[in-house]
Amino acid sequence: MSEGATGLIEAGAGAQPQPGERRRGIDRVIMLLEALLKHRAPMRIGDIAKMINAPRSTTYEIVNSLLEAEMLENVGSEGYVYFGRAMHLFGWAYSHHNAHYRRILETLDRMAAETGETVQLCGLRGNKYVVLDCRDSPGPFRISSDVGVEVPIPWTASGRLLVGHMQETELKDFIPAADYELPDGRVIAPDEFFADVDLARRQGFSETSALADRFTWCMAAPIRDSHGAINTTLCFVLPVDTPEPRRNQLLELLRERARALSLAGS
Amino acid sequence: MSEGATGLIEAGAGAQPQPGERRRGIDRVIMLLEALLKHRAPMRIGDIAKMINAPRSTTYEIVNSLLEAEMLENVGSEGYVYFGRAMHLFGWAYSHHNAHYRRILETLDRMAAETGETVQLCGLRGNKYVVLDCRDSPGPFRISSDVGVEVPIPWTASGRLLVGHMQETELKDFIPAADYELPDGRVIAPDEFFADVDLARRQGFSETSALADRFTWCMAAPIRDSHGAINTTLCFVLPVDTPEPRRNQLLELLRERARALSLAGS
DNA sequence: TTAGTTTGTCCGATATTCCAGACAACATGT
DNA sequence: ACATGTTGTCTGGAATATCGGACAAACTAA
Repeated sequence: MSEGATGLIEAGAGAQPQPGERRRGIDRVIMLLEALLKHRAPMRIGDIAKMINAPRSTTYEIVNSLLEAEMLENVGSEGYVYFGRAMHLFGWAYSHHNAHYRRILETLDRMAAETGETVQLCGLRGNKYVVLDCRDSPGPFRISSDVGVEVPIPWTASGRLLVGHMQETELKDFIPAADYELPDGRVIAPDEFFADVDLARRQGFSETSALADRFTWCMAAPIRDSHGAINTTLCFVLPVDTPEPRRNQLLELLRERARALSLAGS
Repeated sequence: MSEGATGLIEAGAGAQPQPGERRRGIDRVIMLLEALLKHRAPMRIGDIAKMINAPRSTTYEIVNSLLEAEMLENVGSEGYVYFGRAMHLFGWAYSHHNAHYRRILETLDRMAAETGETVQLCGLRGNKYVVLDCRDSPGPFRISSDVGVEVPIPWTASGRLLVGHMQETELKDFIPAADYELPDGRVIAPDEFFADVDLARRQGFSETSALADRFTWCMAAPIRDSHGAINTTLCFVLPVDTPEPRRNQLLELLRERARALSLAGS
């Protein structure tokens, strides 16, 4: 049971709609919000009901409650709903309640401005990797509005750092077997991945080239919390053909900034 | 019935704890999140229970559900909880799902960088005014991490614009009588306020000096959605003693940028 | 036109959630 | 030592939230 953060929504897919099955309103709310996040666009209430496998009448009831609380809001004129203003405020409160996170965002801004490259802040969500925030390079490439999209851990440089605290046996349980298959069909050998994780832990950074996508070179460095644990990583997403001297220079900057943001020493 | 967005939480204050009173989980969740937002800091579960007037056992149950969904997370080592990573992602999704909002945030960044002043994006939440986002002036003054804090509409310049679509009689119902009293004890005459609203509507901007606080001069300009309605405003928060020529220059900039962000014409 | 689908609302029944209260374990302070 | 206050967990029972299904209205597509 890899009961991750998004465990509930899985029920949406495979669960046989057992007759008489009844769920709590709270769980429905959670499933609904995660479904919206996964879908990344306004949805019709009927479609939401199908997606989270809930009765239509219940879905209407819940959506109306959330609309009234402004956690959802109507989008467009006919029947679509998406996240609302209240969610924005809750999320803002999350990202600003501690000075640490604020410093991280400032660093993100500064690095993007100084280098002109795409910079990301990454973390785990359940047993997946997610981008928590990003500053896109101003160039024409990469729209990367992929904040919040769940990606298999083995596809990413940051992922190799974020699981650094786990034993190999733990890792085997933690990462679904399917996650070793890349989008282009190649499969990463788990042992190779474990070796990568180990290497990343020892050198204190991680790089991947043309892994999840053929055109990018990613480099990640860990941000440690006050216990020394790695909760988030800082990460550059570069064109694969970035010349090596520049890459080294950027890696140096990345590691320095990530170190400065870590709370371990202070 | 001024059933605003935050209607539910009001029950927390005045409601007599009717013996057989029982509430839905969903409503408890909404009350809980709004209580956290209002409190603006991590809280203990016991205190949350008191604040939202819920049984302790129920509160534990709900908090644990939300923790598992990462909508809340533990803060510090002993018993405090606050908003979690999922909220950040939901909020991010809200603020980036449409190009319009993204353009607004970019404008906010640009204006702050160009002028060095504090810039805010403001809107309504129920029958209160809230700051939706801000860029603080780099100067030593004003911490203004007041995003999401509810403020009476008559205290603000933006408020005068945001209610511009309402009739005077509607306004009388909409704004609680208590909201005309300023923090320093002065009371705004409702008729004077209605005249302000009217003026703001006619001139397409609004200014207040030393109103909610003695040291600031605020100016706001409306951002109109595709129906021409005013959903949000752009706003400068200046020191009261800013010289008039500079104020005029900033006002001009503000109005121009707000107009550029409005969707009415295009 | 007819036939089919979807939307939003309403209803009554029952399976279940939410509640009150008790409990142990741990902090307090005096 | 005691009295008093927490925190986190569990329980049984009763009020009720969720569900299935029905309904009219609005849209499609022939």
